[in-house]
Amino acid sequence: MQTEHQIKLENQLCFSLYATSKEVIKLYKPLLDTHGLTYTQYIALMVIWEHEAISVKALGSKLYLDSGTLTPLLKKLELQGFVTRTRLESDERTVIVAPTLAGWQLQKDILTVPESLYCQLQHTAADLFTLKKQLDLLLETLVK
Amino acid sequence: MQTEHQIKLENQLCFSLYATSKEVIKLYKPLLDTHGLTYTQYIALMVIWEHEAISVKALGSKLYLDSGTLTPLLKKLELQGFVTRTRLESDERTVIVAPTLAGWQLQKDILTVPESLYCQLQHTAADLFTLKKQLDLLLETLVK
DNA sequence: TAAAATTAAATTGTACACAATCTTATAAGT
DNA sequence: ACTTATAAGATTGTGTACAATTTAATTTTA
Repeated sequence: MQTEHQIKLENQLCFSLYATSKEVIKLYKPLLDTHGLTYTQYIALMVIWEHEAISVKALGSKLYLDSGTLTPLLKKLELQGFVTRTRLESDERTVIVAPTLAGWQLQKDILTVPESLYCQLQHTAADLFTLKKQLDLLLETLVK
Repeated sequence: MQTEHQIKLENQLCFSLYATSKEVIKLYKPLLDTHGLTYTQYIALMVIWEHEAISVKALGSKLYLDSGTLTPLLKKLELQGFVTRTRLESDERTVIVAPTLAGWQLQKDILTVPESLYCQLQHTAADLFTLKKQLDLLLETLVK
C-alpha cells in the first residue's frame, strides 16, 4: 500500500512538472514571437547575457543541453545577428559565444517579457498549486 | 525594485521548472529504454491504460499534445504491437486508441518503473527543494 | 437539403532534444 | 617526440513539439 501510494505520488509529480513546464513555456511564446525568438533561444540568450561571453560547453551545462542542440541553435542566433561564435586562440577546440551590439540591444528590448509574463502567471495558478502540493508531499517523504 | 524582484523570481521559476522536469525525465530514460519506450510514449500509454480506449483528441488534451505529435507517436506504438488505432464507426473522423494484449502485458512488466524511479528521486532532492522555494514565493505573491 | 461552418486526424515544415559517431585539438603517458 | 587518451564541437539519425495547412466527415444554418 505504501508502495502503491509512492507510485502514484511520483507519477503525479512527474506529470505535474511536465504539464506546468509546458504551460509556462506556452505563455512565453507570443511574447518571444514578436522578437523572433524561440523559448530555447531565449533561455540561451539569458545565460549568454549574464556571462557576456561563454563557451558552448559551459552554456550546455547550465542549460542541460549538448552541442547537438546548441550548435544549430547558436548558428541561427549568429545568422540573426545576435551573437558571435569565435574559436578560442589558446584552445582551438573551444567556441566562445558572445552578444553582438544587436544582441545587447535585444536584451534591453526584451526586458518587458518577464514582466508581462508574470502578470499572466495568474492563469496557471491552479497548475502551480497542484504542483506545489505534490512537491510538498514528495519532499516530506524524501526527507524523513 | 518590486519589478526587479518579480523578473528574477519569474525567471528562476520557469528555469527551475524546465531543469527539474528534464532531470526527472532523464531518470526515466534507462528504465524505459529496457522496454523500448520513450518518455512521451510512456506517458501516452499511462493515459491509454487508464482509459482502456481513448480518442486521439482526448489523449491530446490530457497530454497537452496535438495530432502532429501524437499521430506519428501512436503509429510507432502500433508498429511495436502495443496499441490498435481504429476509426469510430459512428464518427469516422475519430480514431480510437486501445492497448493490445501485448500492450496490457507491457503494463504489468512496467510496474517496476515508477518504483525504482522513486528511489532515485533522492538524487534530485536539491532541485526539487529549489523549485519548492520558488513556487512558495511565487504563490504567496500571486494569492495576495 | 444544399452550402457553409466546424471538427478530428493527418500532413508539412521548422525547431528542439539527445544518443552516437566523427573531427580536430590538446594533454598525458611512455 | 610518439603514441594514446581525453576533450570540445560538429554531424547524423531518430523522436518529439507545434504552427499551419490539408483532407475527409459531420453539423449547422440559411
